[in-house]
Amino acid sequence: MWTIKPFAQTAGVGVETVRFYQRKGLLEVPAEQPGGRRYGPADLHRLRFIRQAQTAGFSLQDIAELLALDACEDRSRVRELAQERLQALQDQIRRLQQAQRSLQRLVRECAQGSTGPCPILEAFAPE
Amino acid sequence: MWTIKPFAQTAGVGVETVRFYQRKGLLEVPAEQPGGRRYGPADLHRLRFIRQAQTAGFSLQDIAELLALDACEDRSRVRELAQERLQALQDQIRRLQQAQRSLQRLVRECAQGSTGPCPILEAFAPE
DNA sequence: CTAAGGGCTGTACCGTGGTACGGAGTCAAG
DNA sequence: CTTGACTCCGTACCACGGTACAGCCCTTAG
Repeated sequence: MWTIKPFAQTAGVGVETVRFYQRKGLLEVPAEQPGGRRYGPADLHRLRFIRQAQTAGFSLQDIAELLALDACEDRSRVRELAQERLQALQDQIRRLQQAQRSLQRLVRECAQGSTGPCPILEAFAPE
Repeated sequence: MWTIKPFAQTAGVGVETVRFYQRKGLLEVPAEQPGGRRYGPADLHRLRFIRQAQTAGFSLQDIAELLALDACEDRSRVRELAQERLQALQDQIRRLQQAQRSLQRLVRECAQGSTGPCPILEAFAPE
């Protein structure tokens, strides 16, 4: 059981970030105890969930919904959100891969032949 | 040769976005002519470059630098920036793919077995 | 006893990438 | 000669995800 500072440290975020999530309703503010509020493993779990879901590209708003759904066990809505996110992830990955290819081409072309204009404009904006 | 509105439309952005890029120094404000400022193919090319570079994940600040480098033909710095960006793209793609796998697992697990707690928390925050 | 170090609350501020809007000027058609 | 469409310029505002800080309280060690 931690106070906010070690709690935040354990999760690898700043104190202000914890409070920010509390304001957003993503984390609960633990009940006041004699000796101040205490954060437990459940809070840590939840905070880690938030960070993990963020890396999956969910917005904080999405995450709030996911957490609510998790509490009320509405599986079909969860799957719906997840499917939407999967689609978005798919698209995003494809766009990034496309960008990667363009950029690799640019670097190759730029490396050979150091005369003439640098081929970036051409690499990015063919014609 | 266009005025700002058809110019923006041709590039598929809003007029306000063009002006925003001008403020940021990404696009030049064409010299005042009798009959107002006119945008030409070079401007369009540049604007397209900006949008294209954005999809490659470059920030507007990066793009400003790329444009400047393109003008002064500093190839090695360009390659440096591009390499940095490639690395970042690589990392981002990997993270997204990881997220994608987690999410797919979640959806599968969630679909079968509708009893017990929804496996999202577990899918995202193992342990 | 008092000073330091937390904690809590509220509000302000930051960068990023736009978007909107008010006001003034210009230009061409009806 | 007015109306409408457009331009220009400046400033304000938006969402997002934080980050910072002032001002207060409480506790605990020296």
